Amino acid sequence: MENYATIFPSASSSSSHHDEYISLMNSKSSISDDAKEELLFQGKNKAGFLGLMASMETPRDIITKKDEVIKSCKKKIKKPRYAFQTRSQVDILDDGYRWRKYGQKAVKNNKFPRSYYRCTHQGCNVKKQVQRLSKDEQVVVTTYEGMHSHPIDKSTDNFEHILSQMQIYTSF
DNA sequence: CGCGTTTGACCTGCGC
DNA sequence: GCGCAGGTCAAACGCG
Repeated sequence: MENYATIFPSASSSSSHHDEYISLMNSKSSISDDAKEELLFQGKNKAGFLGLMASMETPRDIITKKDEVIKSCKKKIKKPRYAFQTRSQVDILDDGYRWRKYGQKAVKNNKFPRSYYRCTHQGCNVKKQVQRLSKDEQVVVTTYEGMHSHPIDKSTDNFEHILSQMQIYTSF
């Protein structure tokens, strides 16, 4: 977990990955339709990253009972999600939060499995999926769902750089 | 012992 | 209704 290739040149420390980049909404990518939809939604609204964060509150945050969750799913409440692609040799982007893996599934038309993570912070329902593209195995798609309601668990000096870079990349 | 990962089973939605 | 695909659960396991 310590030696990972970061997605931002300014934050890369251990090795030289100069070809790493972040890109939002690559229309020819094979990411999930839901993720595409969210990205399209973001594109339409020309929202920056922080704007997205602010709009990420989900009714599910306050729902704890399983049957209520099921009910909410039946009502087709779409949970806000946002995804981005990174070119990296590792799957896990250490964003400063602590994640626990709770599942892994083989994805159709993709030789790489998709991993499911949940934030381990008490009361924090944020989830993320990490998936590598089979057509370009250098590309990792990370889909976040929900919004952290707590500070970052790990003190990461680089994280501020990451956030500022995200704003740069997503505000066009 | 506590925490995180692995993995097969289970559940749900959707298309036919 | 059936089968498939995606998403989640939870027991077993590994590791520090």
